[in-house]
Amino acid sequence: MPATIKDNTKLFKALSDPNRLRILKMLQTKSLCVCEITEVLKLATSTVSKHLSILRYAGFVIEQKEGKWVNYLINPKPPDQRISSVLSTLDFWIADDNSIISDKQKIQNIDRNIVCGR
Amino acid sequence: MPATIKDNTKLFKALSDPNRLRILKMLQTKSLCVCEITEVLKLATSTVSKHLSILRYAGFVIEQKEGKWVNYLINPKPPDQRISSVLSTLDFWIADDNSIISDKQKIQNIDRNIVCGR
DNA sequence: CTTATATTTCGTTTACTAACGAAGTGATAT
DNA sequence: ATATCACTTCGTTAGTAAACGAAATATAAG
Repeated sequence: MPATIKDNTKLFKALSDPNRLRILKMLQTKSLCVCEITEVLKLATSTVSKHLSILRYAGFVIEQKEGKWVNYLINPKPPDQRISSVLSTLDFWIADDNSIISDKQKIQNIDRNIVCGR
Repeated sequence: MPATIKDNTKLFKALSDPNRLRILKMLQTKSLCVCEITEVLKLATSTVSKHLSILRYAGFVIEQKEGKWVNYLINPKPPDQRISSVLSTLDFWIADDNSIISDKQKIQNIDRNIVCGR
């Protein structure tokens, strides 16, 4: 099966949004559910869900259902060598800008039972 | 100087357009002027010029004036390690899809003195 | 110096993407 | 069963990006 134009751009499109980069860097620290990410990014739940579906479709993350929660995590078996390469050297590709540093601090003290459900 | 959000996305945004990927892969073979690229991509000259300015701003290419022509080439001294990494393994990051294979054939037989000026 | 050629910049239209809230789905808790 | 919580999907709006042609700039040629 030959490569397509879409294959070539999909990877980069997924990485072209600052909120998606923030999500990837957060998931590097630990897996998170949608409402935890929503709390940190201060976006609508539906927006975060959409970002996650784009990251998932591109192959960067996978989802794991856990009761009423859906946990997202860095894909341990990426479908593409380029994705593996980016994920294994994420700090090289995505620098720790101010928002990312701030995000990392926030997810330390987050408890989904408190943050979610309000 | 700390990294900014824009720094993080600029690289990937530049690589998010199929025509810009085609340009990079063409320049990998040889340096080209705007009207040669225009001929291959079948776009308006102004559109190609814009794509090249985006690639230049991101650090992927540089320009060299040669009389009435402006030659574009892969940046031999990229300002960013990530750019260097992408450029040195361009075939890993950008697969040879049908359009790219076709482009490479076309630029073999192109003569700017014939193609430009009509 | 005027004309022609190569390219860039500008203004506009069109297409895409991100954001939101509302409605729908599925699981848990009462 | 019904209500609640987490999430997704849908429809809409707003902002962004790509495309074009026309006008401006710069260099080469006559």
